[in-house]
Amino acid sequence: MKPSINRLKHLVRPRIYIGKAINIGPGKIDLLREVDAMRSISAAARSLGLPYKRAWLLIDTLNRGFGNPVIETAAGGKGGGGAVLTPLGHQLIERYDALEARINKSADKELQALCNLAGKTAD
Amino acid sequence: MKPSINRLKHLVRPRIYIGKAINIGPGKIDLLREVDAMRSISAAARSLGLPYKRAWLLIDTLNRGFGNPVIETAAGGKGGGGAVLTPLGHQLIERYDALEARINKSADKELQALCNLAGKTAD
DNA sequence: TATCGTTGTGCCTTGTTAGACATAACGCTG
DNA sequence: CAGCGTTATGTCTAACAAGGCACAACGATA
Repeated sequence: MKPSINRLKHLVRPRIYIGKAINIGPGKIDLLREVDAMRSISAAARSLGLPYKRAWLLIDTLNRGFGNPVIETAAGGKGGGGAVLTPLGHQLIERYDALEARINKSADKELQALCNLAGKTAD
Repeated sequence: MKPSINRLKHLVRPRIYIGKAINIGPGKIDLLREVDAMRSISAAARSLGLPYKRAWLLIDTLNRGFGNPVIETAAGGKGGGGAVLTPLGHQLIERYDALEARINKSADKELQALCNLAGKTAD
């Protein structure tokens, strides 16, 4: 089996609002990543434990938000069909990861201060 | 009149999860800020256009999450009563602002890239 | 051609959330 | 002491989101 997804945990998983049509958060990004690994929407949904319909809806939202498709799908054929990320989809993941990494790196100090205020450890 | 609230717009308004009892986002912070300016929960709620009950609930969630009160309230008395931020409340705002500023400053480049992907301007 | 596992939709039910409304307690003020 | 504007709380309902189920279309494969 493929190692699928294995990433380090971040404290901050940003949600970005662009205009009023697009909002990108950890859920959609994780889903894209899983689709990329599985080459299938339904397989990705199963893997993430969410219903196919919801997965499809999330992706459809992205497609319509950007005006261009984030994944390309095929119904029927080998294995019943499948889904592949478009270049836009790959770039989206890439950019989000870069943003997330930079945020977590630079925000670490203030984050710790916030946790101290709460008297708890973040998990 | 007091200048109330007048802050520069940030693209990223982070929501931080600390443990499982605390989650802090732009809504609660803005509310705290308004309570601080108005010295009243109900006035702050009116100003932000949300029902009193919701405002109170948000604050109560913070109070219980932190184990210590974020604001101090008084029912009855001059003007019917009022609410004042505790030192913890002030620190919370301060820390959140610092985090937000740092995030937005350091993430600007990736953010622009994301907006370019969308072919839109963030607003 | 029958089968299979996908994608893509629709419908209905349920669960959660948000809001409206009502009301009590409180303590200055006139 | 009556009035006022708060804080604080309960209840009820409407709106919305989530999930479940069903099913058609598709195209390689056997």
